[in-house]
Amino acid sequence: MATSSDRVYRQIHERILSGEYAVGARLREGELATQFGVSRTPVRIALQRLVNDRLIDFTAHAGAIVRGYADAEMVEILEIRALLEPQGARLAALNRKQEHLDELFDLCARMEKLGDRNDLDFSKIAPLNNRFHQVLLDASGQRQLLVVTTSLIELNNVVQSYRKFARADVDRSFAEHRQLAKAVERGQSDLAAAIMLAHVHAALANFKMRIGAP
Amino acid sequence: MATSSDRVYRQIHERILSGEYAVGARLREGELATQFGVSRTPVRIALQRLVNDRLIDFTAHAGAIVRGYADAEMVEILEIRALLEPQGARLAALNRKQEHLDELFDLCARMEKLGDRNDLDFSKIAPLNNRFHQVLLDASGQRQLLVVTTSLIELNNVVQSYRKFARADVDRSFAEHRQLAKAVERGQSDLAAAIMLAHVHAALANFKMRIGAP
DNA sequence: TATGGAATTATTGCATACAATCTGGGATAT
DNA sequence: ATATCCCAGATTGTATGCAATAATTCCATA
Repeated sequence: MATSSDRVYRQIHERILSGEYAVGARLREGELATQFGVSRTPVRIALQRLVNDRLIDFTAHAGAIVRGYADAEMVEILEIRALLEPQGARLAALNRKQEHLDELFDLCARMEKLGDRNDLDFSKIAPLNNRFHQVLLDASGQRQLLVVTTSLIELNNVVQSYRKFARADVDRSFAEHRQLAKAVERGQSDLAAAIMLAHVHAALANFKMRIGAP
Repeated sequence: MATSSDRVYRQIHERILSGEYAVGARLREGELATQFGVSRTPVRIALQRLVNDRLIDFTAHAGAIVRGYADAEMVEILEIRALLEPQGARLAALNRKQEHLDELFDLCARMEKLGDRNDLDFSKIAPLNNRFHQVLLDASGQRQLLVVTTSLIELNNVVQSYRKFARADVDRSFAEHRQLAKAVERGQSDLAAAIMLAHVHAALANFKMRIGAP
């Protein structure tokens, strides 16, 4: 699609994920329309789509604001991922094609390269991490699983604090990614599922520790 | 909200779930606008929301058609429910409030009453069944789990054939509902999770048998 | 000074008009 | 006869104007 509303949607979407539009920020139709050089009509369509991505809150006559997620909600989302993604990894090991493996290993290499730097740039790492998980779900051949889980993965990007990991955690996470890719390559479905479960639970434990949860 | 787009959305939504707008049916903005006595503008907003419910397919310049789900996709959806709903039942047993119990038992009674008739009216049973599962998820206190899973439950209603069960299956299903409600009432979280797992897997096996899957 | 309310302003909701695009049929050339 | 191109109708995409609603400010009053 090359429609205006689609361009506007993607732009706003990206700006929310990048943090340019911060949580709580008001998104006025008129402002956005002027900014993107279109009328309010395509902006309205774009905003409606963002509601369904659960990236903005929209109430009639009151407008749209960038939606935030409380720590507890982020925990819930990670717990759901802990239920879904191991199954995705298991099926990926059984159904993956060569193109999936190529992209998975490529993503591993790129993330590791970014991880070698002294200052970790999470704004660059996060999209690669997301993509890794999405490719794995795509490789599972389960389209519904891909759709449902992808939206959850994106939401984890909204909370900026989630991106901040200690060096050791990043190294461990990248190592798990590579183990996952290898298990999937070799068709070791149980192993892949187990690694993914540990991987998500590690992120969960990490997040809980950061927010000082019980 | 009392906006026109909201009314239109709910009406179309209901008509799709009820089967009045069949799978594959083209939804023209102009037709709908005339039919509901509004302009195309609120209709477009409503259609956009239905896209995000994954109830219609929408491609630019080509319009909207009621989306169908292939048997394999429906299996995928049930498999996802088999991952999520047991966890919902487990937490419901721990977090449920009295109002949840009241509604669960009420729904059981109403379903059983409908089940006593000689001719099973699935158009009446299905909404109660859906509601039962939703209340259980609501009782879990996990808002994200509720949102994610509810959309999946609704999709199972799109396929009409899914509604057709044999008498024995209906009786078994209702019995499981009541066992679930009791387990939740007593706070037996493991039991509730186990019953739910069996419940969804029974629906899954049933569906696979109907479509003649391996 | 604090408070309540009314008017004003800003913003969203809807309708209409027009532009862009797709679809289908028929004419024409091979 | 068949394939291709083009045009007309239909449908969606966008812009704009106006109505409806919510937020804000300012003034009157306690």
